[in-house]
Formats: sequence, structure tokens, C-alpha cells
Amino acid sequence: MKEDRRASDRASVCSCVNLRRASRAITRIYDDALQPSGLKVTQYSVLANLSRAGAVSVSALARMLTLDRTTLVRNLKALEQAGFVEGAPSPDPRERGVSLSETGRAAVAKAQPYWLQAQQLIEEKLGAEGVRQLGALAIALEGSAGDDEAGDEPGETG
Amino acid sequence: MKEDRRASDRASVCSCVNLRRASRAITRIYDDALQPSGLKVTQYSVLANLSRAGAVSVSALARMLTLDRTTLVRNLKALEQAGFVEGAPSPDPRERGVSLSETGRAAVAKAQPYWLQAQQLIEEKLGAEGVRQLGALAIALEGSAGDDEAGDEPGETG
DNA sequence: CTCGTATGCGTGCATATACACGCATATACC
DNA sequence: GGTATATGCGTGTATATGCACGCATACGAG
Repeated sequence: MKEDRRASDRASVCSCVNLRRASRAITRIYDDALQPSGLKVTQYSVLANLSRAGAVSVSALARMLTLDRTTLVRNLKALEQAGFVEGAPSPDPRERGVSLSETGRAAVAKAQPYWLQAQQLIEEKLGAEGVRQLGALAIALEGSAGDDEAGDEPGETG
Repeated sequence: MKEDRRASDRASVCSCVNLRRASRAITRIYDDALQPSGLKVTQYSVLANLSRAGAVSVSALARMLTLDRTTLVRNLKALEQAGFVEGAPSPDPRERGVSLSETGRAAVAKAQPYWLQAQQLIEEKLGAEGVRQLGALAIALEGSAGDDEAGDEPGETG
């Protein structure tokens, strides 16, 4: 029982599996490139967004990242412990404001060239058009995920 | 500097972030569709491959799935506890053979129509061409992940 | 047979992801 | 003031992912 599958035959029929595979592969490429900076691409993403956003609430940041809020809560925890992220005052007591610390700003600055290197490598692999399509892909798939639900009243059926 | 991001502006500049976002989104779509079957798309993927492969070693299955072996070890654990996967004899004592149980076969059969539903939904969203490109994408990105080393360090010499 | 290498396996650790809950607080309505 | 609703937050639980390690076993060289 040999797996004799060539590249052209290795494409799964499942779009989800294909996309997840691509995601794992590209994550490895970026993490690899970012390795000297000590950041994972997921962490770099959070810090870079925070860098642009300034002081924001956890929920707001989660929306920016199109990431589940509770996921971000945990991702932030590590970044706070590393000293990259610190609390920020917020007008609304319900909100927890966060922002980049000086250390965090330095970390982003240090990592950025490595990130750019990965970006360029990807552009070589996929071409400018392929890169452009990736953005469209995410948007197309997010378009109706969880917003297309009907008939979910809060009144229990019993 | 106002942030007034609409859908078309919501595309990240980072290919990795875009792809990961797309991956999360499509995973949600498939998991959602598969929900009545009680399987996650990741689990369905393992079981479906096992269904085609028959009895295989953990490492061989991991290669089929382009998945880290140790990740698969843990994913299999849940499937074994659920009774979907069982041990299979192997000629080589080092290998641990696994195969679908009857229950597992039934689970795949039950889930398949839901999976197909998701497949079709995606094809509607992305078009046949878009779907085709996803397979190519994974392969393009896996192509040189970890087998191509470039000594092109950006600065950081001190 | 013995040693070194290759292969297969599982675990410890760290991180990512998200759903279900419950808690706290702002706000609208009365 | 008091109640219902909306919003923000963190945790418990479950799963996914991969790297570093160490253990067991096959296999070729001597």
C-alpha cells in the first residue's frame, strides 16, 4: 500500500482541507522567516494591528483581526506577559483598553523586515495576482459566515 | 487619521493573515454544515482519508494529510475514544496501524452529504475556477516549505 | 553480534481557535 | 428607582497545530 501520489494528484477534493493545508503551509513560511525576531506571525499580526490602532478595546481589536474575541483574550495574555502589550485607560469601565508598550513597538520594528521578506517570497511564489486574490478570498468566505442564520429566537421551545 | 474600513478595504496586506482568515472562515462554514453529523471538518477529513486508505500507519496517514505526525497522533486519540478508529495489525512493530471501525465508517457515511453540501456552497461562492485554484494554492505553498533555505538576512547583524 | 543510522512513535510544552457560560456594566424604557 | 436589553469581558472545555525530545525498533556496515 504505497502512497504514490504526485503533486498534481495530491490536491484534496475538499476545499476546506485545501485551504487549511495552504494556511498551515504559509504559516510555516512566515513563522520561519520571523524566527529571528522571536515572534510568530499570529503575534506579529496582533502587534502590528495594535501599532496602527493605538489604544483600543479587546473587542475592537478582535473585530479588526476578524478573530474571535475570546481567542484574542488569550493571545493577548502571552503578549502582555512578554511585555509587548500593556493596559490602556478606557472611558467605558466595561472595556479593557490595550496598547503597544515601548518594548512591543521595538519588537514590531525588529520583526518587520523579516515579515517583509516573507511577503516577497510569497509574491514570488504566487505572483502579484495570486496575492491579490488571497485578500478577496478571505472576504468572500467571511461574507456570509454566521450572518446568514434564520429563525433563532431566544424563546426556548419547551 | 480615521479608520473607515469597508469590506474592500478590510483586506490585510499580509498574505499570511489573509490566508489564515480565509481558513478560519471556511472551517466555520464546513463545521457548521457538518454539525448535524457531530463531526468537525478536521475529523471528517481524517476519517474520510482513512476510509480510502484502509489500514495504514500513523506516519503514512500524516503524510497523506500533509499534517504533522504528532498532531495526527492527538487528533486520532479523540477519534479512537469515540470509537471511530481502531488499531490495525502492522508488519513492522515500530508502526502503529490504524483503520476505520464500523462505527467510523457509518459516521463518514452519515456526514458525507453534509460535507457535500458545504462543498457546493463553496463552489457557489468561489466558482469552479476559484475552487480549482485552492488546490493549486496549497501545493504551491507546500512546494518549498522547509526545503529551501535563503541566507538573505535583512540587517540584524548586531 | 555490535554499532551507528534511519524510521516510527508518543509526550511535554506552547500556541491558536472558538463555543458556551456567567459576570459586570451601560442604556433605554417605564 | 427598577427592569429588560445590549455590550464587553474572562474562563472552562475541547480541539488543532507543530517543535523538541526521548524511546523503541529495523537495517546496513564491520
